[in-house]
Amino acid sequence: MGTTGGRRVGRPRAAQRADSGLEPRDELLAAAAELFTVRGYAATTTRAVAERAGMRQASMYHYVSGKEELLAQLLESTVTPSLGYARELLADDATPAADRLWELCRADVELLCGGPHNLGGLYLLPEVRAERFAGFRAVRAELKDAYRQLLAATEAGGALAKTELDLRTDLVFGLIEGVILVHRSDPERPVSVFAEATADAALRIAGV
Amino acid sequence: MGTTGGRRVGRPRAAQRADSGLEPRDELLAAAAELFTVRGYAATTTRAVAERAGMRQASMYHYVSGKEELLAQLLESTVTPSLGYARELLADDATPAADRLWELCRADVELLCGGPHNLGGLYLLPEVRAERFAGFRAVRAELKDAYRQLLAATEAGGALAKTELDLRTDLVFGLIEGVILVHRSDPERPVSVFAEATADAALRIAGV
DNA sequence: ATTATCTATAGATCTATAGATAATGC
DNA sequence: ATTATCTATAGATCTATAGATAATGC
Repeated sequence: MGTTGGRRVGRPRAAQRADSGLEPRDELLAAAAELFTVRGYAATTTRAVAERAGMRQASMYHYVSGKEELLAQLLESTVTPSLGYARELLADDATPAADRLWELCRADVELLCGGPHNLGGLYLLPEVRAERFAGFRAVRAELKDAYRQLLAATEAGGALAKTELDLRTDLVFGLIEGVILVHRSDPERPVSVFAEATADAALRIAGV
Repeated sequence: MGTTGGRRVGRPRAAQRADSGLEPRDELLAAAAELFTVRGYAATTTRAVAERAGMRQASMYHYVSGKEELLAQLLESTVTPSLGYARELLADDATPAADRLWELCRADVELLCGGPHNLGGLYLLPEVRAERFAGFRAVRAELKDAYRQLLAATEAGGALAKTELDLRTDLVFGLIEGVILVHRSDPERPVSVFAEATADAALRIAGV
């Protein structure tokens, strides 16, 4: 028997809706993703999240400790796939570094622009500086370091002094982040085209 | 007699502090700039803003209608100087377009990274989508259009089809915005160096 | 018996207004 | 008299807990 269809234990929900097929916790995450990106994190109430997920405000606490936990989870879920891919690319020493850097840029843009919400915008929340989100910040710093390493491994990058390398890394990383944020201004454009154009631009900045 | 020094009309403030030399409204704006960027807009209370400006919560309403007005003012003050400069550059047809584009990029980064707070981060607030901030959004769209026009006026840009031009504009504009946001990661680096490096990178993206 | 949900609510805010007060100006 | 501020507070939230309830499972 699958998770869907079978009668569920526990008191039925007050507002019956079509089964989303998601686990309650994932319904909450999906609701939070939409509301946090559209209305803003601080402006979104626990009631709004719970109700959009189809349950009453108090029921949310059965699954999560509060809004912060939802944010932490969403943040990590946006950066973890890119980091995993970055590690693969770092290990692949058969391919030229410039090609690997291009591919990381392309994949990163595609992942963040391809999703239904602008989760990249959450990176900039002031709340993210709190101790609570140190885990996310660490993962993100690792991703940035992967960019730096790939950049350093290119022909042009190998010749750079440390300050120069840091500067180029910031420029490339800044381009990726910025481009993800302005992307919503023209959501008609196919993401794949945009991602490739961004990767091309990143290599030009890198000086490759 | 100047504004400073002379005895001031009205009931004295409860919490006496050294005279900042600013008008009360500007004290509120300065307080809001710091708190909005550090703690976040929605997370900042009217009490926090007023108290940091040296007055009680209710007194703030003597000068502004609420938080929204402070945000609107701060947003416009960050983009207006760049737009003014962009217009000058657009009119200056004695200088090659590529040089003018470079200069706009440099000045834009310098303005937003040079200030004491990361006001550029406020652009991305979901609240900014509200009707209340249509004025700011219009000014910002005008600035982006100035980038597009300068890009189109370069030798490389003149040959581009409209979709290509839009794409390059997004890449350049995205770089500027993104770079402003990641800048805080290395605040030790001199802003002028960073601004010039970013302008160089922008021209490389533009294909000039 | 176990579970997922509900209803109800205490306690902690936060905003915006009403009305009082303590200065200077004339 | 005018002004800038203050104190006090009503009304509107919002969060997180306590305890009840309506399902399934055995």
